[in-house]
Formats: sequence, structure tokens, C-alpha cells
Amino acid sequence: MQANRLSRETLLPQLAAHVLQHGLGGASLRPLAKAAGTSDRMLIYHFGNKETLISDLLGYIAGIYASALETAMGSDRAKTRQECVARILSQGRQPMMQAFLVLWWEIVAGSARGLSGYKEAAEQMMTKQLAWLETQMPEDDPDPAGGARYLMTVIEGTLMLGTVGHARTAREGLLASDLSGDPTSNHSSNLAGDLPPT
Amino acid sequence: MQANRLSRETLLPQLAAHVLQHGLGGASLRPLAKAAGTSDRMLIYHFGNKETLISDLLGYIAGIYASALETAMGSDRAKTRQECVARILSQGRQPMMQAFLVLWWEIVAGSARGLSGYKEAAEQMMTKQLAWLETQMPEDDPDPAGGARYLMTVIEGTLMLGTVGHARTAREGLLASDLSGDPTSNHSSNLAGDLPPT
DNA sequence: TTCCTCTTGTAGCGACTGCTACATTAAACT
DNA sequence: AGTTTAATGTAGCAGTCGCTACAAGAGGAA
Repeated sequence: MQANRLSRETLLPQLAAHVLQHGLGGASLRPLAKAAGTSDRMLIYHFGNKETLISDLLGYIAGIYASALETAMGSDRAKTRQECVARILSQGRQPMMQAFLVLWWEIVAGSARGLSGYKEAAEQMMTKQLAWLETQMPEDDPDPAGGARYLMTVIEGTLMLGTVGHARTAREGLLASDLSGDPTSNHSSNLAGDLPPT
Repeated sequence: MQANRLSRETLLPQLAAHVLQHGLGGASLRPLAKAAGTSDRMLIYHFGNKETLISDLLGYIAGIYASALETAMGSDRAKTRQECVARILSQGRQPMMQAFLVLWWEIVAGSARGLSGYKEAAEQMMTKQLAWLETQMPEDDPDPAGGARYLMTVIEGTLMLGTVGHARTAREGLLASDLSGDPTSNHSSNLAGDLPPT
């Protein structure tokens, strides 16, 4: 059984898998090629050089992330903003999302350093996440657009604090915020339980 | 004029300066040594190996950050939480803090990947920032401890969105939050003006 | 067939990586 | 002074980096 001809399209999934597991920082051509069952020679042949390979790969990964969000888009909306936050944070604790998250910070770092392709991919992923978040907002929310942006800010801050060992700080912050459940509201408040552990 | 004997203490400031400018990712011994006016040979001699060099360097940089916060600790507290956020975000737009911020995301990424020394430094920096933030909370704040943690989460989320080209998302989110200024409050609301530009 | 283009393998280049062996100088102790 | 120890320079090793020159196969077109 002969393998198909190589192309960017057949290469990218395997490259993405390797990068999701081993990161972008130490990603060099020969290990990448091995993961895709080829040689560095062919990677350069098909992508021209490493820089555009990484750019294309980031774009592809952003696409994966987008479709992951699509499939994760349950039909039932959250009832409160806090439930919305809790859902997303608990979803972010799934193993697949963990790998994404680890990679995500490398993408952010690359963005900050101005590496080619990073900012575009990051922006695309966040735009998609924002759109997804808007669909998850409570139906009776007074300001779904602004609220989604607010929740996004809070969520990203929480994720960052979590990765540097300050999950507890974020949790206590959320509990002290208006997201911890308005006592005058008739919705149940279980944010504490759904927040990430220390 | 003969240069002083080398030691970790005399080396670290110059190494830190180089890393703040060029990043941790591509930091290899020879450029680092050149920036410190020595040879890679001596870096290994004084630090043992690269890994502990980076660890020590991260610790040293965390120390720099801590003292930068100390000197930035004005005696006057903010009057409202939103003013507190606005101050910190505007402070983060100073050039020196910009360099820190770019480096910061590399530290977060290293934390997430489990690189040795990264998480410790990151945790230390965030702990320090949290303590500093508590001192900046409004005097009449009903919950300074919880509020500081909440603001910290929001601030970090805002910074992240800013570096990936979503400063506008964060700004709109903050404007839609309870931090945008309570109309029933007697404090002035100028958060919009102090938020980062698009 | 003959030719031509696309795709792939082999081999290697020059630069760089972290690190070390060896020798030398400089300072400090006895 | 003599001895010992710490600090530094020179040179280089084995490995990896991105990338390329060259040639060989493969498939279609004439």
C-alpha cells in the first residue's frame, strides 16, 4: 500500500499533531518531518522555507480550533453569565483543550515578539472564540455583545493566572466579582464548584 | 581600567538587559556572553549550565520587576476600582513595561510547557503584583483582597487580548462591565480614555 | 519511444548549539 | 618565595540548525 503524494494538505494534520504535543519553540524541521513521515528536504520543497511552514501551520491550527468550537457549541445556552464562564473554564480543562492551551501561550508569546504568522493566527482564534462566546450568552442578557467581550477578558485572565500557578487567585477574584452570583437573582450560583482547582 | 572580576551578580544585570531586549526563546550562550562582555566559556563556568543560568536569570528578572513595582507604588491610592485598572493599564504602556510584557508571555509559555524555573519566576512576579495591587485599591473598597484578585484577572485578560490584536475587544468588554463606572457613584468615570487604543 | 515536469532521496554545506579539555594568568595563602 | 586555588583564554568536539546541489525515479505528453 503506497502512501499518497505529499502536499501541504496531507502534511499539515500530522505537523499540527506534532506541534500540539511538542510545542512550537523547539519545532525544527527534522523532527517535524519525521512526525509527518517525510524528510526535512520535502518540507522545504512543499512550503518553501520554515517560516511559511510555521505560518501555514498556525493558520491550519487556528482552523482546527475553530471547528473544535463549532462542535462544542451545544444547542442549550447558559442561563447566567457565571454559568457561561464556568462552562467554558470546565471545557478548558479537557485534555485536548489543555494541549491547545499550552500551545496558545507560545502563540501569544510569538505574537508579542512579532513573529510572522503568529499574530494573525492568534487574532483569528480569538475572533472565533468571541463569536462562539456570543452564541453562548444567556438569552435574557441585557448586553450580549459587550457581555461576551467582558467575559472573554475575565476568562483569558483566569486561564493565564491558572497556567502560572495562580488559579487560586483567579478563583477568589471571580468569587469576589459580580459574576459570583447576584443574590437578587433567581439563578443558582455554583461558580465556586466549577472554577479550576488550586 | 581593568574590568572587575566576573560573578553571577555582575553578570545577571547585563544578561537581563539582553534578554529583555531579545527574548528568551532565541537566547543562546554566545550572544548572551557577548552582551555581558564575556565568553560562553565563562557563563558555563559561573552558572554550571544553561538551564540554571536561565533559572537564575528568571529569578533575577522577577526581582527587577518587584523593585520596579516598589518604585511605581505612588503614595496616593486610586479612588475607584476603575481608576485602579486604568492606572495600571496606562502604566503598562510605558516602554520599559512593554519590554517586560513581551518577555512575560515567553515566561507564561515556558510555565505552561513546564520549563525549569519559569513557573517559579512567574508565580513570584504575580504574587508581587497582587500584593502591589492590594496597596493600590481604593481606601473605601468593601473587599480589597477579593477586589484586587478580581482586578488582577481582568487586567491580565486585557493585557493578553491586547498583545494578540484584540485590545478593542478588551476595551469594549471593560466598558460593558461594572468597572465602567457605576452611574450611582459620585466618582468620575474616565476608564474609556485610559484604556489601551486599538 | 523520447521528452519533460513533478516529486523524492542522498549527501552535504556552513553556521550555530551547549559544553569541555587544556593551558595560562592572577591572586591568595603559608 | 613557594604553593595552591580561582578565574580566564583558546581551541575544538559532537550534534543540530535551515537549507541546497545533484541526481534519480515517476508519470504524462508528444
